[in-house]
Amino acid sequence: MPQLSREDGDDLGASDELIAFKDEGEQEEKRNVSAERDLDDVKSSLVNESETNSSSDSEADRRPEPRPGVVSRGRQSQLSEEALRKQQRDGGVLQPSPYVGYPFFMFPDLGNLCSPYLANGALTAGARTYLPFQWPLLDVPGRASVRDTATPSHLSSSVPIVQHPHVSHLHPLLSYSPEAFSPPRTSPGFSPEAGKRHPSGVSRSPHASCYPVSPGAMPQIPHPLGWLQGQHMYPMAGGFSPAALAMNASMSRLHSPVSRLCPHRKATPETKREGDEDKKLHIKKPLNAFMLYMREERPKVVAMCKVKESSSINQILGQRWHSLTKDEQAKYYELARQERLLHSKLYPGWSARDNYVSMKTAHARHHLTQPHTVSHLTHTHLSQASPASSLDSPATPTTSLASPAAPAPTGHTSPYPEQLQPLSLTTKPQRPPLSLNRATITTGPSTPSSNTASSPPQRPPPLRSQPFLAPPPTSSSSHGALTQQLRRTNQP
DNA sequence: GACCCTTTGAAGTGT
DNA sequence: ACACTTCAAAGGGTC
Repeated sequence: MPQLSREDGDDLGASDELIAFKDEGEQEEKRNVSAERDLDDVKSSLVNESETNSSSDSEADRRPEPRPGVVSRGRQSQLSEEALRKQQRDGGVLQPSPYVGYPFFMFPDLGNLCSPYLANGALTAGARTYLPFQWPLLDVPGRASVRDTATPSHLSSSVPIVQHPHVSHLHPLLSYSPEAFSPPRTSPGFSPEAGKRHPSGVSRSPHASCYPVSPGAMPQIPHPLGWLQGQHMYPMAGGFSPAALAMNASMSRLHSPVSRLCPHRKATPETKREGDEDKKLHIKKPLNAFMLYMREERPKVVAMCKVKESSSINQILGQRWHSLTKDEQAKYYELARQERLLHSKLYPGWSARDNYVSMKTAHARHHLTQPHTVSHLTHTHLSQASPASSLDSPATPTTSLASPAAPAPTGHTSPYPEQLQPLSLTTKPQRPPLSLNRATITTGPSTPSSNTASSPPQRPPPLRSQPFLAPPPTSSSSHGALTQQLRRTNQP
């Protein structure tokens, strides 16, 4: 990973920033100047953070290579412990943690990870509000209870349950929010109702993204607070010892061989059998900024529109997302960043690849049947997935080939408020050609995607499909819709 | 009951 | 480096 200093950190993703959103109007652009500066700072802080992360979190741990089971699990634990010790030596424990808003997941090392972000005052106006106001403090067993969160050093010895001033809308956004622990709900991963809708067995509840832990694989650890009992989470609340983190690392290793075999594939008898295991072990991706925004805004839009169909709601939400100011969006990018950070801490060995379905199974199958060509990818896959499961049918949907976007609804009374018309009912500028995507519209030196990943991006022009507009059969159709349709069309 | 649709963003894969 | 693909949430609709 390139070493980027704070000074040049703004180059990170800077290319994106050169693209202004012209539809916002000049006034708003002026208003956003300061916000952009904040975003710059956020991005720089992300650079620093990534740097710190890579150095302190033993990047090698996250590399997919040593995935195979027990042996690497032991190593993972060892490395995680070492990383933690190192950070504690380096004084990371004393750093203020931006995770004060996220109770029960106070990682000492996270403070170190994020400290530049807070220390330099580079938060956006929205993000700055993460600075704590007090909730009741939660004493952590084995740690001194300090009732004062006024100084950062206290953060290391207790778990302050600090609620964000935006608590009404922010904590529901985070997967680790107090709300996610509310008593009536059980952990989505092993709720009896889990998997009711989703093949992966993961509940679609609003809190579904609380990362589950298999109850079989992990003893249930009662939370110090009674209302948390019954929640099967990694035992972060019980103390953030290296051992605890290492166990998490081990846990995530445990997931590898099974969970990488597809939560979403179609249910064949074989996949069903394995699906039972997947239900317990599947670790979901952390939510991105837009997903967090959707989770927050969906109820409002639903209430306003009297429409529950998610595809329509999502269209509206997509529009609204683009109409947000950079400042407002920055809030969600920041949340998403923290989600990713937290996720990476909870599941050090997890990779988004673990949840991939069709590509890897297709590859595995291909190379099982034609073992003479083994790419590095399939090599990895084959070494990690059992042959039987690798032969599972691909999970990609087999669908009708022509299900283009729904026809434009004509002559019906719109259930949408005027300002919330879905795209088909409003005059939205036609999306740019397919080739004009995120990568190509950027100017200046391109940056690695991994670097730009968490930067609050400049809002690109809408790239996705024009809903309800019958897409032309060829090039001008949207990226997502087109590729998905092509994909489906190519399915057997 | 499983999957589709629809959105944006993150991250993985392939060339 | 870049293009492409998959998945994350949601819930009504479809088969």
